Amino acid sequence: MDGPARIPAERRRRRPTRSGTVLSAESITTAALALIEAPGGNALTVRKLGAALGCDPSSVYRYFPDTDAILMAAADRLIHDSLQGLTRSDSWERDLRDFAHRLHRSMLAHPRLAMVRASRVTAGPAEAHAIDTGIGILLRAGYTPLQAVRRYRLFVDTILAQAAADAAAQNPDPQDRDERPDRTWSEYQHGFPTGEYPHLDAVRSELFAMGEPTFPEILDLMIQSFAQQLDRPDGTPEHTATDDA
Amino acid sequence: MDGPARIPAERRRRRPTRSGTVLSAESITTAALALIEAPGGNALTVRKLGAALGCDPSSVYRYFPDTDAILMAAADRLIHDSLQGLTRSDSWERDLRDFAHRLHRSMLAHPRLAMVRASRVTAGPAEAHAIDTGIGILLRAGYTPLQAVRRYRLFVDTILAQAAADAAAQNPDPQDRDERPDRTWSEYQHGFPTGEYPHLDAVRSELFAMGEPTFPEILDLMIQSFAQQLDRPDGTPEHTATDDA
DNA sequence: ACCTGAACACCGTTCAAGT
DNA sequence: ACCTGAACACCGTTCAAGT
Repeated sequence: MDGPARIPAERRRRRPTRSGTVLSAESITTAALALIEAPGGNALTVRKLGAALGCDPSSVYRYFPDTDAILMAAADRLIHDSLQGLTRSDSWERDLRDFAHRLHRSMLAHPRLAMVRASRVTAGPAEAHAIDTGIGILLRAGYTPLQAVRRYRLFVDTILAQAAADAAAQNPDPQDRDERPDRTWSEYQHGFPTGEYPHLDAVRSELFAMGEPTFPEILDLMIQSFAQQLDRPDGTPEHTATDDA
Repeated sequence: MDGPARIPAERRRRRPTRSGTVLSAESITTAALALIEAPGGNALTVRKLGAALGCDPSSVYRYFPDTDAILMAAADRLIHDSLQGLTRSDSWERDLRDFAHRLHRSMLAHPRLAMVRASRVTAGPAEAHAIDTGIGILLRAGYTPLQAVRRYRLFVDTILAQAAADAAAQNPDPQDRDERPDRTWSEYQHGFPTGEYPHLDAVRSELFAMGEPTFPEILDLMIQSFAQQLDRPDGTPEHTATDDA
Protein backbone atom coordinates (compact mmCIF):
# COMPACT_ATOMS: atom_id res chain seq x y z
CA MET A 1 0.00 0.00 0.00
CA ASP A 2 0.98 3.63 -0.28
CA GLY A 3 0.85 3.99 3.48
CA PRO A 4 4.14 5.38 4.71
CA ALA A 5 4.95 6.90 1.34
CA ARG A 6 5.16 10.38 2.81
CA ILE A 7 7.70 9.29 5.37
CA PRO A 8 11.36 8.66 4.54
CA ALA A 9 12.30 5.03 5.00
CA GLU A 10 15.00 5.73 7.57
CA ARG A 11 14.55 4.12 10.93
CA ARG A 12 13.54 6.39 13.73
CA ARG A 13 11.96 6.27 17.17
CA ARG A 14 8.26 6.69 17.26
CA ARG A 15 6.64 8.15 20.24
CA PRO A 16 4.18 5.63 21.68
CA THR A 17 0.56 6.71 21.80
CA ARG A 18 -1.41 7.26 24.97
CA SER A 19 -2.00 3.52 25.28
CA GLY A 20 1.56 2.51 24.44
CA THR A 21 0.86 1.15 20.94
CA VAL A 22 3.45 2.14 18.39
CA LEU A 23 1.70 3.55 15.38
CA SER A 24 2.61 2.21 11.96
CA ALA A 25 0.85 1.23 8.74
CA GLU A 26 0.95 -2.36 10.01
CA SER A 27 -0.49 -1.71 13.46
CA ILE A 28 -3.23 0.48 11.97
CA THR A 29 -4.10 -2.23 9.45
CA THR A 30 -4.27 -4.83 12.22
CA ALA A 31 -6.54 -2.63 14.31
CA ALA A 32 -8.72 -1.96 11.27
CA LEU A 33 -9.13 -5.68 10.61
CA ALA A 34 -10.12 -6.27 14.22
CA LEU A 35 -12.61 -3.42 14.05
CA ILE A 36 -14.21 -4.71 10.84
CA GLU A 37 -14.51 -8.16 12.35
CA ALA A 38 -15.93 -6.87 15.66
CA PRO A 39 -19.45 -8.19 16.29
CA GLY A 40 -21.30 -4.92 16.79
CA GLY A 41 -20.35 -2.34 14.24
CA ASN A 42 -19.85 -3.11 10.62
CA ALA A 43 -18.26 0.20 9.79
CA LEU A 44 -14.61 1.03 9.89
CA THR A 45 -14.30 4.61 11.08
CA VAL A 46 -11.19 6.58 11.76
CA ARG A 47 -12.62 7.66 15.09
CA LYS A 48 -13.15 4.11 16.32
CA LEU A 49 -9.71 3.31 14.99
CA GLY A 50 -8.23 6.07 17.10
CA ALA A 51 -10.02 4.75 20.17
CA ALA A 52 -8.81 1.19 19.50
CA LEU A 53 -5.22 2.33 18.99
CA GLY A 54 -5.29 4.74 21.92
CA CYS A 55 -4.41 7.68 19.74
CA ASP A 56 -6.15 10.67 18.32
CA PRO A 57 -8.24 9.76 15.26
CA SER A 58 -6.35 12.18 13.08
CA SER A 59 -3.02 10.44 13.72
CA VAL A 60 -3.76 7.77 11.15
CA TYR A 61 -3.55 10.37 8.39
CA ARG A 62 0.18 10.34 8.90
CA TYR A 63 0.22 6.74 7.58
CA PHE A 64 -2.68 6.61 5.12
CA PRO A 65 -4.10 9.26 2.80
CA ASP A 66 -7.70 8.37 3.71
CA THR A 67 -9.89 5.70 5.29
CA ASP A 68 -10.40 3.94 1.99
CA ALA A 69 -6.66 3.29 1.81
CA ILE A 70 -6.84 1.62 5.23
CA LEU A 71 -9.63 -0.62 3.96
CA MET A 72 -7.52 -1.58 0.93
CA ALA A 73 -4.54 -2.33 3.18
CA ALA A 74 -6.74 -4.64 5.25
CA ALA A 75 -7.94 -6.41 2.11
CA ASP A 76 -4.36 -6.73 0.88
CA ARG A 77 -3.28 -8.29 4.14
CA LEU A 78 -6.01 -10.92 3.80
CA ILE A 79 -4.75 -11.77 0.33
CA HIS A 80 -1.24 -12.07 1.72
CA ASP A 81 -2.27 -14.34 4.58
CA SER A 82 -4.43 -16.56 2.37
CA LEU A 83 -1.57 -17.33 0.00
CA GLN A 84 1.01 -18.05 2.71
CA GLY A 85 2.68 -21.41 2.25
CA LEU A 86 1.25 -22.05 -1.20
CA THR A 87 3.36 -24.55 -3.12
CA ARG A 88 3.35 -25.70 -6.71
CA SER A 89 2.55 -29.27 -7.70
CA ASP A 90 2.97 -31.10 -11.00
CA SER A 91 -0.63 -30.32 -12.04
CA TRP A 92 -1.74 -26.84 -13.08
CA GLU A 93 -5.37 -27.85 -12.45
CA ARG A 94 -4.59 -28.76 -8.87
CA ASP A 95 -2.63 -25.56 -8.36
CA LEU A 96 -5.38 -23.38 -9.80
CA ARG A 97 -7.90 -25.20 -7.63
CA ASP A 98 -5.77 -24.67 -4.53
CA PHE A 99 -5.31 -21.00 -5.38
CA ALA A 100 -9.08 -20.57 -5.74
CA HIS A 101 -9.88 -22.47 -2.55
CA ARG A 102 -7.50 -20.30 -0.54
CA LEU A 103 -9.19 -17.14 -1.74
CA HIS A 104 -12.62 -18.66 -1.11
CA ARG A 105 -11.75 -19.71 2.42
CA SER A 106 -10.35 -16.30 3.20
CA MET A 107 -13.47 -14.58 1.87
CA LEU A 108 -15.76 -16.76 4.00
CA ALA A 109 -13.60 -16.14 7.05
CA HIS A 110 -13.94 -12.36 6.58
CA PRO A 111 -17.39 -11.91 5.08
CA ARG A 112 -17.49 -8.19 5.85
CA LEU A 113 -14.60 -7.60 3.46
CA ALA A 114 -15.83 -10.02 0.81
CA MET A 115 -17.79 -7.55 -1.28
CA VAL A 116 -14.98 -5.04 -1.39
CA ARG A 117 -12.45 -7.71 -2.28
CA ALA A 118 -14.60 -8.94 -5.14
CA SER A 119 -15.05 -5.57 -6.76
CA ARG A 120 -11.97 -3.54 -5.97
CA VAL A 121 -8.27 -3.69 -6.57
CA THR A 122 -6.14 -3.29 -3.44
CA ALA A 123 -3.16 -2.00 -5.42
CA GLY A 124 -1.02 -3.62 -2.74
CA PRO A 125 1.95 -5.99 -2.87
CA ALA A 126 -0.11 -9.05 -1.92
CA GLU A 127 -2.40 -8.54 -4.88
CA ALA A 128 0.59 -8.20 -7.19
CA HIS A 129 1.95 -11.45 -5.76
CA ALA A 130 -1.42 -13.13 -6.26
CA ILE A 131 -1.57 -12.05 -9.89
CA ASP A 132 2.00 -13.19 -10.42
CA THR A 133 1.19 -16.58 -8.92
CA GLY A 134 -2.05 -17.07 -10.85
CA ILE A 135 -0.58 -16.04 -14.18
CA GLY A 136 2.38 -18.30 -13.49
CA ILE A 137 0.03 -21.27 -13.15
CA LEU A 138 -1.72 -20.46 -16.42
CA LEU A 139 1.57 -19.95 -18.28
CA ARG A 140 2.73 -23.33 -17.05
CA ALA A 141 -0.55 -24.84 -18.22
CA GLY A 142 0.44 -23.87 -21.73
CA TYR A 143 -1.39 -20.64 -22.37
CA THR A 144 0.27 -17.82 -24.26
CA PRO A 145 0.93 -14.60 -22.30
CA LEU A 146 -2.17 -12.91 -23.73
CA GLN A 147 -4.36 -15.94 -23.05
CA ALA A 148 -2.94 -16.27 -19.54
CA VAL A 149 -3.67 -12.63 -18.70
CA ARG A 150 -7.22 -12.86 -20.04
CA ARG A 151 -7.94 -16.14 -18.34
CA TYR A 152 -6.45 -14.94 -15.08
CA ARG A 153 -8.83 -12.05 -14.88
CA LEU A 154 -11.77 -14.15 -16.00
CA PHE A 155 -10.91 -16.77 -13.41
CA VAL A 156 -10.17 -14.55 -10.46
CA ASP A 157 -13.13 -12.22 -11.03
CA THR A 158 -15.45 -15.18 -11.18
CA ILE A 159 -13.92 -16.91 -8.17
CA LEU A 160 -14.06 -13.78 -6.04
CA ALA A 161 -17.61 -13.01 -7.09
CA GLN A 162 -18.89 -16.47 -6.22
CA ALA A 163 -17.00 -16.39 -2.96
CA ALA A 164 -18.57 -13.03 -2.13
CA ALA A 165 -21.99 -14.45 -2.97
CA ASP A 166 -21.37 -17.43 -0.70
CA ALA A 167 -20.18 -15.12 2.06
CA ALA A 168 -23.30 -12.97 1.75
CA ALA A 169 -25.59 -16.01 1.63
CA GLN A 170 -24.26 -17.40 4.89
CA ASN A 171 -25.19 -14.04 6.42
CA PRO A 172 -22.82 -13.78 9.34
CA ASP A 173 -24.72 -11.38 11.58
CA PRO A 174 -28.28 -10.47 10.76
CA GLN A 175 -28.34 -7.33 12.90
CA ASP A 176 -26.22 -5.40 10.44
CA ARG A 177 -28.30 -2.58 9.09
CA ASP A 178 -26.98 -3.00 5.59
CA GLU A 179 -27.56 -6.72 5.56
CA ARG A 180 -31.05 -7.13 6.79
CA PRO A 181 -32.37 -10.69 6.73
CA ASP A 182 -34.83 -10.11 3.90
CA ARG A 183 -31.99 -9.05 1.65
CA THR A 184 -30.16 -12.36 1.40
CA TRP A 185 -31.13 -15.13 -0.98
CA SER A 186 -32.08 -17.51 1.76
CA GLU A 187 -34.58 -15.15 3.37
CA TYR A 188 -35.75 -13.58 0.15
CA GLN A 189 -37.28 -16.82 -1.15
CA HIS A 190 -39.96 -16.77 1.54
CA GLY A 191 -41.27 -13.42 0.35
CA PHE A 192 -42.41 -14.45 -3.13
CA PRO A 193 -46.15 -14.05 -3.60
CA THR A 194 -48.00 -17.13 -4.90
CA GLY A 195 -49.75 -17.09 -8.27
CA GLU A 196 -47.91 -14.11 -9.70
CA TYR A 197 -44.79 -15.83 -10.95
CA PRO A 198 -45.55 -19.09 -12.82
CA HIS A 199 -41.98 -20.39 -13.02
CA LEU A 200 -41.25 -19.56 -9.40
CA ASP A 201 -44.38 -21.50 -8.46
CA ALA A 202 -43.09 -24.44 -10.48
CA VAL A 203 -39.81 -24.56 -8.56
CA ARG A 204 -41.05 -23.33 -5.19
CA SER A 205 -39.96 -26.35 -3.20
CA GLU A 206 -36.52 -26.16 -4.80
CA LEU A 207 -35.94 -22.48 -4.07
CA PHE A 208 -33.90 -23.40 -1.00
CA ALA A 209 -31.10 -24.20 -3.46
CA MET A 210 -30.88 -20.49 -4.27
CA GLY A 211 -29.02 -19.98 -1.00
CA GLU A 212 -26.56 -22.82 -1.49
CA PRO A 213 -22.92 -22.23 -2.30
CA THR A 214 -22.23 -21.84 -6.00
CA PHE A 215 -18.49 -21.79 -5.66
CA PRO A 216 -17.70 -25.48 -6.25
CA GLU A 217 -19.79 -25.54 -9.40
CA ILE A 218 -18.29 -22.48 -11.03
CA LEU A 219 -14.79 -23.65 -10.14
CA ASP A 220 -15.38 -26.99 -11.83
CA LEU A 221 -16.96 -25.29 -14.80
CA MET A 222 -14.04 -22.94 -15.32
CA ILE A 223 -11.27 -25.46 -14.85
CA GLN A 224 -13.02 -27.90 -17.16
CA SER A 225 -13.43 -25.20 -19.77
CA PHE A 226 -9.78 -24.19 -19.48
CA ALA A 227 -8.68 -27.80 -19.93
CA GLN A 228 -10.90 -28.18 -23.00
CA GLN A 229 -9.42 -25.05 -24.56
CA LEU A 230 -5.94 -26.48 -24.15
CA ASP A 231 -6.99 -29.75 -25.78
CA ARG A 232 -7.97 -28.03 -29.01
CA PRO A 233 -5.39 -25.30 -29.59
CA ASP A 234 -7.64 -23.21 -31.84
CA GLY A 235 -8.86 -22.60 -28.41
CA THR A 236 -11.96 -20.76 -27.58
CA PRO A 237 -15.73 -21.17 -27.48
CA GLU A 238 -17.38 -20.60 -30.83
CA HIS A 239 -18.96 -17.24 -30.08
CA THR A 240 -15.81 -15.60 -28.78
CA ALA A 241 -14.41 -13.26 -31.38
CA THR A 242 -12.46 -11.15 -28.91
CA ASP A 243 -9.82 -13.67 -27.97
CA ASP A 244 -6.20 -13.75 -29.00
CA ALA A 245 -6.56 -10.97 -31.53
CA MET B 1 -40.05 -2.69 -2.24
CA ASP B 2 -41.40 -2.26 1.24
CA GLY B 3 -41.70 1.47 0.70
CA PRO B 4 -45.31 2.45 1.34
CA ALA B 5 -45.98 -0.56 3.55
CA ARG B 6 -46.81 1.63 6.53
CA ILE B 7 -49.44 3.50 4.58
CA PRO B 8 -52.88 2.06 3.77
CA ALA B 9 -53.34 1.55 0.05
CA GLU B 10 -56.36 3.84 -0.18
CA ARG B 11 -56.02 6.78 -2.47
CA ARG B 12 -55.62 10.12 -0.77
CA ARG B 13 -54.40 13.60 -1.53
CA ARG B 14 -50.87 14.32 -0.67
CA ARG B 15 -49.76 17.78 0.21
CA PRO B 16 -47.15 18.97 -2.26
CA THR B 17 -43.76 19.83 -0.84
CA ARG B 18 -42.21 23.27 -0.87
CA SER B 19 -41.16 22.81 -4.48
CA GLY B 20 -44.43 21.29 -5.65
CA THR B 21 -43.18 17.71 -6.05
CA VAL B 22 -45.59 15.10 -4.81
CA LEU B 23 -43.74 12.75 -2.52
CA SER B 24 -44.09 9.02 -3.12
CA ALA B 25 -41.90 5.94 -3.12
CA GLU B 26 -41.65 6.36 -6.89
CA SER B 27 -40.67 10.03 -6.94
CA ILE B 28 -38.13 9.42 -4.18
CA THR B 29 -36.63 6.51 -6.12
CA THR B 30 -36.41 8.64 -9.26
CA ALA B 31 -34.68 11.45 -7.39
CA ALA B 32 -32.30 8.94 -5.80
CA LEU B 33 -31.33 7.53 -9.20
CA ALA B 34 -30.66 11.04 -10.51
CA LEU B 35 -28.57 11.82 -7.45
CA ILE B 36 -26.50 8.65 -7.78
CA GLU B 37 -25.88 9.39 -11.44
CA ALA B 38 -25.02 13.05 -10.81
CA PRO B 39 -21.45 13.81 -11.88
CA GLY B 40 -20.10 15.31 -8.67
CA GLY B 41 -21.15 13.30 -5.66
CA ASN B 42 -21.10 9.55 -5.57
CA ALA B 43 -23.03 9.27 -2.35
CA LEU B 44 -26.76 9.04 -1.95
CA THR B 45 -27.66 10.95 1.21
CA VAL B 46 -31.07 11.64 2.61
CA ARG B 47 -30.15 15.29 3.02
CA LYS B 48 -29.29 15.78 -0.65
CA LEU B 49 -32.43 13.84 -1.47
CA GLY B 50 -34.49 16.29 0.56
CA ALA B 51 -32.87 19.20 -1.25
CA ALA B 52 -33.51 17.61 -4.67
CA LEU B 53 -37.15 16.89 -3.83
CA GLY B 54 -37.71 20.24 -2.18
CA CYS B 55 -38.76 18.67 1.08
CA ASP B 56 -37.29 18.21 4.50
CA PRO B 57 -34.78 15.33 4.53
CA SER B 58 -36.73 13.51 7.19
CA SER B 59 -39.85 13.28 5.01
CA VAL B 60 -38.48 10.31 3.10
CA TYR B 61 -38.74 8.18 6.24
CA ARG B 62 -42.47 8.17 5.70
CA TYR B 63 -41.88 6.09 2.54
CA PHE B 64 -38.75 4.08 3.29
CA PRO B 65 -37.46 2.62 6.53
CA ASP B 66 -33.89 3.80 5.86
CA THR B 67 -31.53 5.02 3.14
CA ASP B 68 -30.45 1.52 2.29
CA ALA B 69 -34.03 0.70 1.29
CA ILE B 70 -34.01 3.66 -1.12
CA LEU B 71 -30.82 2.31 -2.68
CA MET B 72 -32.45 -1.10 -3.11
CA ALA B 73 -35.53 0.47 -4.69
CA ALA B 74 -33.27 2.28 -7.17
CA ALA B 75 -31.51 -0.99 -8.02
CA ASP B 76 -34.87 -2.72 -8.43
CA ARG B 77 -36.06 -0.06 -10.83
CA LEU B 78 -32.98 -0.60 -13.00
CA ILE B 79 -33.74 -4.32 -13.14
CA HIS B 80 -37.31 -3.51 -14.13
CA ASP B 81 -36.28 -1.11 -16.89
CA SER B 82 -33.63 -3.45 -18.27
CA LEU B 83 -36.11 -6.30 -18.77
CA GLN B 84 -38.85 -4.17 -20.38
CA GLY B 85 -39.97 -5.60 -23.71
CA LEU B 86 -38.10 -8.88 -23.35
CA THR B 87 -39.65 -11.57 -25.54
CA ARG B 88 -39.09 -15.28 -25.80
CA SER B 89 -37.75 -16.93 -28.93
CA ASP B 90 -37.55 -20.58 -29.97
CA SER B 91 -34.02 -20.94 -28.60
CA TRP B 92 -33.26 -21.01 -24.87
CA GLU B 93 -29.65 -20.15 -25.59
CA ARG B 94 -30.64 -17.00 -27.43
CA ASP B 95 -33.06 -16.05 -24.65
CA LEU B 96 -30.49 -16.59 -21.92
CA ARG B 97 -28.00 -14.56 -23.90
CA ASP B 98 -30.51 -11.74 -24.36
CA PHE B 99 -31.36 -11.82 -20.65
CA ALA B 100 -27.67 -11.57 -19.76
CA HIS B 101 -26.96 -8.79 -22.26
CA ARG B 102 -29.81 -6.70 -20.89
CA LEU B 103 -28.43 -6.93 -17.37
CA HIS B 104 -24.93 -6.20 -18.62
CA ARG B 105 -26.02 -3.12 -20.57
CA SER B 106 -27.93 -1.81 -17.59
CA MET B 107 -24.95 -2.30 -15.28
CA LEU B 108 -22.62 -0.42 -17.65
CA ALA B 109 -25.17 2.38 -17.99
CA HIS B 110 -25.28 2.81 -14.21
CA PRO B 111 -21.79 1.92 -13.04
CA ARG B 112 -22.27 3.51 -9.62
CA LEU B 113 -24.93 0.92 -8.79
CA ALA B 114 -23.12 -2.01 -10.36
CA MET B 115 -21.30 -3.21 -7.27
CA VAL B 116 -24.39 -3.14 -5.13
CA ARG B 117 -26.43 -4.93 -7.78
CA ALA B 118 -23.83 -7.68 -8.06
CA SER B 119 -23.68 -8.43 -4.38
CA ARG B 120 -27.08 -7.62 -2.92
CA VAL B 121 -30.65 -8.73 -3.32
CA THR B 122 -33.13 -5.91 -3.90
CA ALA B 123 -36.03 -7.94 -2.50
CA GLY B 124 -38.20 -5.99 -4.93
CA PRO B 125 -40.81 -7.03 -7.53
CA ALA B 126 -38.46 -6.50 -10.48
CA GLU B 127 -35.95 -8.94 -9.03
CA ALA B 128 -38.72 -11.50 -8.50
CA HIS B 129 -39.75 -11.02 -12.11
CA ALA B 130 -36.15 -11.42 -13.26
CA ILE B 131 -35.77 -14.67 -11.34
CA ASP B 132 -39.09 -15.93 -12.70
CA THR B 133 -37.99 -15.12 -16.25
CA GLY B 134 -34.54 -16.66 -15.92
CA ILE B 135 -35.77 -19.83 -14.29
CA GLY B 136 -38.46 -20.06 -16.98
CA ILE B 137 -35.78 -20.09 -19.67
CA LEU B 138 -33.81 -22.83 -17.91
CA LEU B 139 -36.91 -24.96 -17.32
CA ARG B 140 -37.74 -24.67 -21.01
CA ALA B 141 -34.18 -25.70 -21.84
CA GLY B 142 -34.94 -29.01 -20.17
CA TYR B 143 -33.46 -28.68 -16.71
CA THR B 144 -35.29 -30.09 -13.71
CA PRO B 145 -36.58 -27.58 -11.15
CA LEU B 146 -33.62 -28.16 -8.84
CA GLN B 147 -31.12 -27.89 -11.68
CA ALA B 148 -32.85 -24.77 -12.99
CA VAL B 149 -32.70 -23.04 -9.61
CA ARG B 150 -29.05 -23.89 -9.12
CA ARG B 151 -28.05 -22.88 -12.63
CA TYR B 152 -30.03 -19.69 -12.38
CA ARG B 153 -28.09 -18.52 -9.39
CA LEU B 154 -24.80 -19.70 -10.84
CA PHE B 155 -25.58 -17.89 -14.07
CA VAL B 156 -26.92 -14.63 -12.70
CA ASP B 157 -24.24 -14.28 -10.01
CA THR B 158 -21.54 -14.77 -12.57
CA ILE B 159 -23.13 -12.46 -15.13
CA LEU B 160 -23.63 -9.69 -12.59
CA ALA B 161 -20.12 -10.09 -11.22
CA GLN B 162 -18.49 -9.81 -14.64
CA ALA B 163 -20.73 -6.89 -15.52
CA ALA B 164 -19.69 -5.14 -12.30
CA ALA B 165 -16.05 -5.83 -13.11
CA ASP B 166 -16.50 -4.36 -16.59
CA ALA B 167 -18.27 -1.35 -15.14
CA ALA B 168 -15.46 -0.76 -12.65
CA ALA B 169 -12.78 -1.24 -15.32
CA GLN B 170 -14.23 1.43 -17.58
CA ASN B 171 -13.91 3.81 -14.62
CA PRO B 172 -16.65 6.36 -15.30
CA ASP B 173 -15.34 9.30 -13.30
CA PRO B 174 -11.85 9.20 -11.86
CA GLN B 175 -12.42 11.95 -9.31
CA ASP B 176 -14.52 9.69 -7.10
CA ARG B 177 -12.71 9.35 -3.83
CA ASP B 178 -13.57 5.67 -3.50
CA GLU B 179 -12.48 4.85 -7.03
CA ARG B 180 -9.11 6.46 -7.39
CA PRO B 181 -7.35 5.80 -10.67
CA ASP B 182 -4.72 3.52 -9.20
CA ARG B 183 -7.41 1.20 -7.92
CA THR B 184 -8.76 -0.03 -11.23
CA TRP B 185 -7.19 -2.80 -13.26
CA SER B 186 -6.23 -0.53 -16.12
CA GLU B 187 -4.23 1.86 -13.94
CA TYR B 188 -2.94 -0.76 -11.55
CA GLN B 189 -0.88 -2.51 -14.20
CA HIS B 190 1.47 0.47 -14.52
CA GLY B 191 2.43 0.23 -10.86
CA PHE B 192 4.08 -3.20 -10.91
CA PRO B 193 7.76 -3.05 -10.03
CA THR B 194 10.11 -4.75 -12.50
CA GLY B 195 12.21 -7.74 -11.47
CA GLU B 196 10.15 -8.71 -8.45
CA TYR B 197 7.45 -10.73 -10.15
CA PRO B 198 8.81 -13.13 -12.77
CA HIS B 199 5.49 -14.09 -14.35
CA LEU B 200 4.29 -10.52 -14.49
CA ASP B 201 7.52 -9.61 -16.25
CA ALA B 202 6.86 -12.40 -18.75
CA VAL B 203 3.43 -11.00 -19.67
CA ARG B 204 4.13 -7.30 -19.14
CA SER B 205 3.25 -6.22 -22.65
CA GLU B 206 0.00 -8.18 -22.44
CA LEU B 207 -1.13 -6.73 -19.12
CA PHE B 208 -3.36 -4.24 -20.95
CA ALA B 209 -5.75 -7.17 -21.44
CA MET B 210 -6.38 -7.17 -17.68
CA GLY B 211 -8.63 -4.16 -18.18
CA GLU B 212 -10.61 -5.59 -21.05
CA PRO B 213 -14.21 -6.74 -20.68
CA THR B 214 -14.53 -10.31 -19.49
CA PHE B 215 -18.27 -10.48 -19.94
CA PRO B 216 -18.46 -11.98 -23.47
CA GLU B 217 -16.06 -14.76 -22.53
CA ILE B 218 -17.77 -15.85 -19.36
CA LEU B 219 -21.17 -15.71 -21.07
CA ASP B 220 -19.96 -18.02 -23.83
CA LEU B 221 -18.30 -20.29 -21.30
CA MET B 222 -21.46 -20.66 -19.24
CA ILE B 223 -23.89 -21.16 -22.08
CA GLN B 224 -21.57 -23.68 -23.70
CA SER B 225 -21.28 -25.54 -20.42
CA PHE B 226 -25.05 -25.54 -19.92
CA ALA B 227 -25.58 -26.92 -23.41
CA GLN B 228 -23.02 -29.68 -22.80
CA GLN B 229 -24.73 -30.66 -19.57
CA LEU B 230 -28.01 -31.08 -21.43
CA ASP B 231 -26.35 -33.23 -24.08
CA ARG B 232 -25.26 -35.84 -21.55
CA PRO B 233 -28.10 -36.15 -19.04
CA ASP B 234 -25.88 -37.51 -16.24
CA GLY B 235 -25.19 -33.88 -16.36
CA THR B 236 -22.47 -32.28 -14.41
CA PRO B 237 -18.72 -31.81 -14.40
CA GLU B 238 -16.84 -34.66 -12.80
CA HIS B 239 -15.84 -32.96 -9.57
CA THR B 240 -19.31 -31.76 -8.67
CA ALA B 241 -20.74 -33.86 -5.91
CA THR B 242 -23.23 -31.28 -4.71
CA ASP B 243 -25.55 -31.31 -7.68
CA ASP B 244 -29.01 -32.82 -7.89
CA ALA B 245 -28.76 -34.59 -4.55
C1' DA C 1 9.27 14.29 14.42
C1' DC C 2 5.21 12.87 15.67
C1' DC C 3 0.84 13.28 17.98
C1' DT C 4 -3.10 16.17 19.58
C1' DG C 5 -7.31 18.72 19.60
C1' DA C 6 -10.20 22.01 17.94
C1' DA C 7 -12.75 23.18 14.01
C1' DC C 8 -15.36 22.53 9.74
C1' DA C 9 -18.55 20.56 6.98
C1' DC C 10 -20.94 17.00 6.76
C1' DC C 11 -23.89 12.43 7.98
C1' DG C 12 -28.71 9.17 9.40
C1' DT C 13 -32.51 8.96 12.25
C1' DT C 14 -36.07 10.20 15.76
C1' DC C 15 -39.82 12.67 17.45
C1' DA C 16 -42.53 16.42 19.05
C1' DA C 17 -44.56 20.14 16.80
C1' DG C 18 -46.78 22.41 13.17
C1' DT C 19 -50.40 22.85 9.39
C1' DA D 1 -52.54 13.09 7.26
C1' DC D 2 -48.49 14.57 6.02
C1' DC D 3 -44.49 17.49 6.36
C1' DT D 4 -41.20 20.21 9.23
C1' DG D 5 -37.38 21.36 12.12
C1' DA D 6 -34.78 20.86 15.99
C1' DA D 7 -32.01 17.66 18.32
C1' DC D 8 -28.90 13.74 18.97
C1' DA D 9 -25.20 11.08 18.04
C1' DC D 10 -22.34 10.39 14.90
C1' DC D 11 -18.95 10.95 10.50
C1' DG D 12 -13.91 12.26 7.52
C1' DT D 13 -10.45 15.48 7.08
C1' DT D 14 -7.47 19.64 7.85
C1' DC D 15 -4.27 22.31 10.24
C1' DA D 16 -2.29 25.04 13.79
C1' DA D 17 -0.55 23.96 18.13
C1' DG D 18 1.71 21.25 21.40
C1' DT D 19 5.58 18.19 23.11
